[in-house]
Amino acid sequence: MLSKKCKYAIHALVYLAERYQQGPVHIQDIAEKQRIPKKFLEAILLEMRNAKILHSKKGKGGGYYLYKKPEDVNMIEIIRLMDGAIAMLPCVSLNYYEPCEECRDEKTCGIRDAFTGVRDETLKLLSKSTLAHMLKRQKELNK
Amino acid sequence: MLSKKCKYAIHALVYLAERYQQGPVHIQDIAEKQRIPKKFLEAILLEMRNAKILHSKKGKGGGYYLYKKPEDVNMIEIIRLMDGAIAMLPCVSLNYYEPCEECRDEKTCGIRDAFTGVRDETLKLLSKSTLAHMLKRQKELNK
DNA sequence: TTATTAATCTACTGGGTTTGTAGACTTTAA
DNA sequence: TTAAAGTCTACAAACCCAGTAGATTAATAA
Repeated sequence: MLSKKCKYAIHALVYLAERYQQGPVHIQDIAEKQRIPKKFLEAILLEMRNAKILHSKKGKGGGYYLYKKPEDVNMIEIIRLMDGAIAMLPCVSLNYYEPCEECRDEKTCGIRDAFTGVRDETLKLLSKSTLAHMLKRQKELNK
Repeated sequence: MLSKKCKYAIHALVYLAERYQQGPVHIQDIAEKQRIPKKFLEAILLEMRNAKILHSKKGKGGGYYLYKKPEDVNMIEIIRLMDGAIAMLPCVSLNYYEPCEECRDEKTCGIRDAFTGVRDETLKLLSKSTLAHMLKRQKELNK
């Protein structure tokens, strides 16, 4: 399951994607419209800013806005940033690999294969899921 | 990520699958060989017994053994039992559905689709992953 | 019948993570 | 120069995971 933090991040991003190239959006605005606790959202946006997904502008008339294009932001990078590994087992993770404590010997472990397959499929599907796709889908459903 | 509980469960099951139809196996034996805290393992095995995956025999010469055939126990049922939902979002879960707090309106949410796809693929792959497969794979790797 | 073995059950606990809050500080535009 | 808005550090409540303790029940062997 994705954490609340990650879900908040996705909702905030879709909201910002809707307003792409329309200038900075206040944290307060995002927080109210998406019903996210403002202070918590601050930390989330800051993290995405540090990851160069968002930019911010300080002072009056400031706020956050998408740095990358909506078609260049996919779910994989958001999930990795917010929650960490995509894989269901650490010993099968590409970006957050750790040897399995439980396994006596990774090389002869019969369990890993299945989860490698799941990881690959998830990676394939979610790296194709961009903010642009989600926005498009949202508009379709609102017709 | 799967919980330790779930990983322990899978390892214990593979261990029991190796000893299928060879009589009851002591908790103590499983705990030592798979390096799982005994008391914790007790709770795990009990849960799987209640779910009719295992049977147990009390008293001297007792222990746990597979009730289902190794080819009839797949990863999906184990994960659901130990960790709950397979899906990454509650609003997309088949067995543990809950409406998304974050979403204003589920019907017009552009986010869900992507995660429905991931859920379906995961379900497809992991319901084909049985203890029998894992055991076979383990034997291959040990050659 | 009794002793022993091993599973069953209830309750509890420590620690870490997640979620969220408070408040001082900095930057910018008008 | 003042008000608006992001930045940063610190803290705290709530929850859950992982693991422990100990009494109880059931089965077997002697």
